[in-house]
Amino acid sequence: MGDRRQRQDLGVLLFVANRALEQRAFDAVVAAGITDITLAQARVAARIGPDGTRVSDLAEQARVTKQTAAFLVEQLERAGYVERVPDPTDGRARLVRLTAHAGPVVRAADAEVQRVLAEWAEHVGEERLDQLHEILRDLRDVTDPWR
Amino acid sequence: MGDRRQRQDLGVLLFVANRALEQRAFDAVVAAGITDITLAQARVAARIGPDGTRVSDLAEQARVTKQTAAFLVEQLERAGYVERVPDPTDGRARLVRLTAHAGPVVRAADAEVQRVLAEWAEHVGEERLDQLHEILRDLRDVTDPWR
DNA sequence: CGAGTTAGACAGATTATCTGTCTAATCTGG
DNA sequence: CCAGATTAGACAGATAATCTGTCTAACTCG
Repeated sequence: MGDRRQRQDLGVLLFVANRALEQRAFDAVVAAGITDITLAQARVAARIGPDGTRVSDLAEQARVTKQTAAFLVEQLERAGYVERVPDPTDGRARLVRLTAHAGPVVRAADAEVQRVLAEWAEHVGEERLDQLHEILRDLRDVTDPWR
Repeated sequence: MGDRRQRQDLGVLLFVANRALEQRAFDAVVAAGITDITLAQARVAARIGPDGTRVSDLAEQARVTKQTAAFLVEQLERAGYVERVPDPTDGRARLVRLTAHAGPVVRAADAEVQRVLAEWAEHVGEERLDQLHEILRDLRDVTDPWR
């Protein structure tokens, strides 16, 4: 018994962990002197793939509407962090890509994520952090209908 | 090698899992006919304890400012889902409590969370779902400076 | 080719969120 | 027990994020 009740807070735990990581990464970007970007913009930018990603896909992955994603991409474009190029495989679509100007942002964020993960591993052990990763990866089949 | 790169997406995995659970719970509430509540409001409401919780604490737990939390609580109060009573132990504070009117919402959400967790257990196994819970709980020491 | 679908743009409205300031109540050290 | 520091929350104002709805151009498939 108690099992059910205990698990009720899994949502909170997921939220807290996610938010802590996100906040640390964002704070590191700000600490690196980049202040013309917001958290919501960063969330979307973080999902841009190496070869560019469509606005629709960004919207799906960030769980916002196309309109919202398009709005945020527009801000990022205006600030010079991304560019939109025609998708050669689909005349309707445009690929959003990171520009060279985004390099420092990406590096600052990635470095901080590494640091946070190191702290987490320090706290719960490498092995269990790996387990966490694996379980969540498996869970993705159920939690992420899209990809 | 590869280890680092692999783990980079832990943030995404946490996000996806959290969002899936949250969305399912919220959709269930809407499906139960409760449509005068928003996701942001529900997020705050979900953190109200059985004996009431202060706005400041709700703000901390939901990771928003006091002002934002107060605003959302105000909407909830207006819709009759919560009430604010003076905190007997602190003259400055007021406790936000769920009203009887919130009962159906809580039940609908809780029931759906149970269902989702059952699906997750189905997919990755009871044991691993327990592991996930434990690891995240341990991690909370590091990810949740407050509580 | 034609019906249905998809990508994204455009317009308009609402909601969520923040910074800043203020008052009242509480806590703390002398 | 008082003065300064802190905390809870209210109030005001501004901005950012997000949604629903509609439209056009481009793709897909039978």
